[in-house]
Amino acid sequence: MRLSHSLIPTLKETPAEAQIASHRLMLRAGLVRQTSAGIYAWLPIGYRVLRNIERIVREEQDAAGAQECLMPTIQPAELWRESGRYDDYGKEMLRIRDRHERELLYGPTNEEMITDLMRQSAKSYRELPQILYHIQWKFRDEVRPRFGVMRGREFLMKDAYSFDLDYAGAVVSYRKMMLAYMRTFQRLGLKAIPMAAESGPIGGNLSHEFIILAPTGESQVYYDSAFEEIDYLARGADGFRHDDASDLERFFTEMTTHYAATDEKHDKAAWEKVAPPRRREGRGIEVGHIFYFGTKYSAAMGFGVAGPDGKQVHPEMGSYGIGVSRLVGAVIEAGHDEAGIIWPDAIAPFRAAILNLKRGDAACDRICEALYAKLGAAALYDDREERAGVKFADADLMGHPWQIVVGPRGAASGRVELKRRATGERHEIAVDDVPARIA
RNA sequence: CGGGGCGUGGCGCAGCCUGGUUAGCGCGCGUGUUUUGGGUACACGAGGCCGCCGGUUCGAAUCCGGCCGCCCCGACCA
Repeated sequence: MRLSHSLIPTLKETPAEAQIASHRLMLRAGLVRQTSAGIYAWLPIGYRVLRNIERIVREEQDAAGAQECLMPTIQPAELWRESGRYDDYGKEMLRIRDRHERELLYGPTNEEMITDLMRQSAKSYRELPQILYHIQWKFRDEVRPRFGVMRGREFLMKDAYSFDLDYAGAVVSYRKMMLAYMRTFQRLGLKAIPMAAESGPIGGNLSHEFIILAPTGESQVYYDSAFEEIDYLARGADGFRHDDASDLERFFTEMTTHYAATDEKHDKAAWEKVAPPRRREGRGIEVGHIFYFGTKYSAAMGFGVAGPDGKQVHPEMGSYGIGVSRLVGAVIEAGHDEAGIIWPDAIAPFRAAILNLKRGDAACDRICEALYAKLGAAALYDDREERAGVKFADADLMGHPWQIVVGPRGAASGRVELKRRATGERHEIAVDDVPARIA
């Protein structure tokens, strides 16, 4: 994209309503704009980040064997009456009526709907297990939305639902999702820790929250430093496979033997048993939550399949959520400095910004255009008629992993400066070497 | 849902208490000159239903009432 003709409204000053770093930076870098309390429009570069996160989430769900589908945002009230949640859910559920006075709602989650869809077609245990997911907008009418997209009313969520014949199967599905989640967060450059959690309004008795560490997190967390060393992606033959029950068990054990808890589940006695040098305390942001809840919905909604003995069984279910839009804020909370955002390479809106320090200078223009043609969609070309300082400041603010600085000083001899945003390191290199260096 | 606060050009704010000229400042925006590797300087200029409705008054951004919107603290959530 050419910055001169893009809707990337960067701000020099911070809007008054933004209190925490991610919210301030998302507004200042032109990622989002608020349209109502807790509801945001995603502007071009913000939407690129959102899609990049979505892509990684999708890849890991697919790798775990989950099937992507897409359910509607608007749901009929009847389904929720079947589970009993239409009345239980309270004011957080946005209820609407259509022209025929039919009661509808904007879905805050999809257990009822997916159960309905499964019961319409799955009739035999032979069709299980299955995991389905979608990535879709949700609405929860929070009493007090805040912190920008971290706690919005409308938010993008990946929600998955598992169906198994029995408890043992459900546990395997649960572990699969836990593995997929840890891999997902690691790819996003986040250190996430699974912590035992209350199962909340969805019900059930096996539940973990995934917390990432950030000083501005909403809850106090306690954990064993062992979590700082675990690497789920790069461990070669010792790695975990989604389709191997013993791998999953080994993984689950590794995840759950070390101490980790949010303040509401904090167990002082267990904490005292952790060796003092290994104790870590901090603030955390919840970016995912997984639940096993057994037959709560399958029983309430009359979903049965024929078991091996021909008798009807209610499938054992679980649900698994990742706050995709919240992750944008969470990633910024975890990666920024005084000057702005520092995107992990995997989700940056652009791999590099090309800064033309002197538009109109023949050598600068020529080099920039050539680089832009070569890098294409990976690059944001700052072709504005602005002072160098403005371009440096905006590039730092937007947080592109690389900045390709093209100024008259080096351009004459075919050299540009390459700056790495995360470290601040700069090197002068030949123009031709740029694509390889930032690849 | 309890408590607190704020709505004045795109952004950040002053003015309001003590009603009275063309509603002001910084940034941003446009034009020109200048500067040219970290948010340059100067000049000129554009841009405002002072959140909305009603009331008081000769006169309301300012006082009163109602409504709407937004933010913060707490209780709750991906």
